[in-house]
Amino acid sequence: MANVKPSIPKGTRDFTPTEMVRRNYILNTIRSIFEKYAYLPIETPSIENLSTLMGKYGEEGDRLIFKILNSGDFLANVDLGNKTAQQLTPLICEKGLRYDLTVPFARFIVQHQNELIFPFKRYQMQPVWRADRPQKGRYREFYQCDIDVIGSNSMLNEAELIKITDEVFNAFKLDTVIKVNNRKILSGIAEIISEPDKITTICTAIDKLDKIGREGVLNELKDNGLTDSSINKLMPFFDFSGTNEQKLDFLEKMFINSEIGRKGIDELRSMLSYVDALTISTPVEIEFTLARGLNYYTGAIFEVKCKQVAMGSVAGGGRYDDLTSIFGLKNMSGVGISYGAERIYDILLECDGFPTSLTTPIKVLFINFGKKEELYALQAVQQLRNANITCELYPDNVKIGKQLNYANNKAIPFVIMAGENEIKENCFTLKNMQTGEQKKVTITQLLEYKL
RNA sequence: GCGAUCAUAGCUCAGUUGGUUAGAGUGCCGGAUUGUGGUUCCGAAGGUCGUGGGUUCGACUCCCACUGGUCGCCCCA
Repeated sequence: MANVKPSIPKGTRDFTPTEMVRRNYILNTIRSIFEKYAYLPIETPSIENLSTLMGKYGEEGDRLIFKILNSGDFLANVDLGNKTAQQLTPLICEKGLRYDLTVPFARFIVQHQNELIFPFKRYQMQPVWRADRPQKGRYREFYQCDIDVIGSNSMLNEAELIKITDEVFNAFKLDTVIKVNNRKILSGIAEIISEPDKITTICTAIDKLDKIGREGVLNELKDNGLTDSSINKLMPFFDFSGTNEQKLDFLEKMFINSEIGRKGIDELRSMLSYVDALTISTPVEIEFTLARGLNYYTGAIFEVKCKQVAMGSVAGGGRYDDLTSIFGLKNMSGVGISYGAERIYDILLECDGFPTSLTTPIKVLFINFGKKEELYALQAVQQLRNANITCELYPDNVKIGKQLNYANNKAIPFVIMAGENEIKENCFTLKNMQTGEQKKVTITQLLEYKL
């Protein structure tokens, strides 16, 4: 067989044991917080019907969904004609890899509505796939940690998600800021500058404010057909700064003629009053220019940025009033937030934030001295394992130096040697690999020893 | 989908205006040291210089194409 050069697809990664220990630490930390707040786990398949996924993430999103070629003779009954790739895709692919966890969740809700208890609080930590061009902090396969409450309109849910976010990033000792806004405020802005139809354009443009600057945003708005007078009316929103309270007061004056805008203010006020009651240490800042690209958001929107490291957001979410209606279930408002496990990993790595205790879980290595000694060692191995001490016996009778080196490389703190002498005396030689100190102990002493 | 940049030993990287047999560090293997490692010393193995073409007496080096990595744009965790 020809030699195959080992490689994995662009934007995907292998994880070594060291990396997995750290990833599990992140996922376990997040999971335990989710569970403390009474969220329950679900899982959904990696692949969904393409009809479930398409059209939910905007045009760009559709392009970034990995599509799966139909099995068998996928060209049977397909008239190739002069079709473009886009026209051909739905004819030869009916499944795709999930793009996020929120849309499959909406599908799940509708499909299982009779078995679930509402309001339904769920968490879900699974990989998602995007056919994006990989770059810093961006992969084609990555884990999202989603948490959502569906079937409740209360702002208590928004506040709870903010509290959970606070707790999650405190657990990782990361210095973050939670940016909040409300889609209704953005609708209000679009309304009072008399461009209510251009809401999406306005959102995506002003979302880039801190990236391309004010000039860039203005140019983009102009390119997308906004009139100069509309853009002029938009200017005050960019300029205003102050406390959350000052921002809300400012908006209140601006929104005298916008009912939807005033609704947005009410929601934000209500949400923030709950937040105040929850004692949150992370700063929560209103930012009118926060928009977020996903077009299913209708109310609150959140985004979490890490102040220590320049990278995209580490979490994002919002309220969606109508996501389940495309699957046939109306009046089912939900709100959720998604934490990016990979980005948290990259940030912790960059700022040396992993706990030092995250080393190998292996406590003891038994040195292999030969056939007879193996059997002697194995009995002790069993007893240590029964006492819940992680240990292993080196499988081959090779030179001691090599076996000790193996312990060093795996950062195993203790080594046990049991050869002819020890068998005679019915004991074990326990060696501390850090200090080099070693002493003879009985099996009872071994089990009592703090390993 | 668009752009920039890079590709030499398992890993990190040198390699002169284009010139004989492509180097170092580290790791791996063996030995000094057959029941004692992380230090030291000695030795050995390891390369189609990303792939394919072109220029040249001669290419790791120059040119073109492709592939892959990284980083930006779009979009996003």
